[in-house]
Amino acid sequence: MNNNKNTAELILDTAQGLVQEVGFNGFSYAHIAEKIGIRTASIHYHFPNKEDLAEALIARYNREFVAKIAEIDSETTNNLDKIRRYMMIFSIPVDTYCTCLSVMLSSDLATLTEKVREKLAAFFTANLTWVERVLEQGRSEGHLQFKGTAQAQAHKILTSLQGAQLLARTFRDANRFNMIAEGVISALS
Amino acid sequence: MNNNKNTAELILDTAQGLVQEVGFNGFSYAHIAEKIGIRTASIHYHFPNKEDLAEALIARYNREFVAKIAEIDSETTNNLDKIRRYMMIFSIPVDTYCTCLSVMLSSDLATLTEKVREKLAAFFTANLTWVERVLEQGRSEGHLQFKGTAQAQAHKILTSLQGAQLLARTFRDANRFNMIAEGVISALS
DNA sequence: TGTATTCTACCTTTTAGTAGGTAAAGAGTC
DNA sequence: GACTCTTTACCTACTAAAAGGTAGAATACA
Repeated sequence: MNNNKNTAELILDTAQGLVQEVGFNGFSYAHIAEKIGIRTASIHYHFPNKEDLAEALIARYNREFVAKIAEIDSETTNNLDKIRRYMMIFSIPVDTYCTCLSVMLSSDLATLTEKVREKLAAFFTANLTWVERVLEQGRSEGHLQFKGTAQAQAHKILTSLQGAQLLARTFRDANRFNMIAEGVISALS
Repeated sequence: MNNNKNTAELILDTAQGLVQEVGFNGFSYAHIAEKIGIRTASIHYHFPNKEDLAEALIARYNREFVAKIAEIDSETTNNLDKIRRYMMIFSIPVDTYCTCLSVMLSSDLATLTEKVREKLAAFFTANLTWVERVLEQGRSEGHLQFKGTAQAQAHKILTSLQGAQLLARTFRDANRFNMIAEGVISALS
């Protein structure tokens, strides 16, 4: 029960890195096993099949996201700063020319189960509701401005960040991401 | 030489559909072969290996894109209409909850060759330069407005359309895409 | 006749997974 | 404290199927 958690987490860490690099269909249990120096059978012990692994990955990702936005909320009240810090979450994978887990799973969606699709949709909903709330609050307090509904604006922000990751990776140029992120900020202020 | 072209095109059509649905690592030659009623060896005759297929796909995609924007340019001079028609290209795969070839290949980039990456980057550059030019022209003529450089704005438009496809597919809801597309248009006018 | 295209029949490697064994750690009993 | 008994976590060894590809024969076309 105690060492269990360590190996399982190690498997998830490695798997997440692989998904973000090569996609869910671009690696096998053998790749994970080799990276962490165990046998594939040991991975099957923790995650009987690859779908279990996908579910565990998105569940953990969701938990971590909720913790991160809670941290942002607790550390700043400035809504523009909140958006800035939110966008920084998306900039982390860009440095290694990867994309975040959710973008990769979205691409591979057709080969995953309905349960994974639902959890992924729930993750995006959590993103959108939070951004929407921050935008609405920022506008009502007068230091954020944008046209249209907060909902449409939140959708635009989330999707440009997702696309920005893909573009930066294709051009192998993190500046492409930064240009878009700065564009989002300057449009709001 | 004459029927060759037909089979090769049929293979490309089928492969493109599969890439857009399940990604480049989500299907095999056997899937293509079964769909069009030939043997896998016949596919190897036209495209010796899967990388050749990837290159042919992106090359054809690029050619078709160039033709499409030439058509748009020839049929309208209104720059907002041009953007509207450009965005319609992206909305086509959304109806079947797919994403365009370039988004899928971007995701699978790490498992593809450098040549494919370069061709994909060239495709995005063609997109960006065209959108940028339309935006610049529209602003100077006074019927388009946006903050910052046309370059940054073009990046934002392209990436939100890419992300919008992923989001619409995950939610299985084409309206998510439409909401974003309308947001782009209303922000410009 | 010759060339282009497609086929059958292989092959090797990888993938995803199962069966069953083992060493170590804990819990309960005497 | 030594004795089982069970659980946990990992292993070896195996399997069936699929992926990616080759060699060479058969067929169609010009």
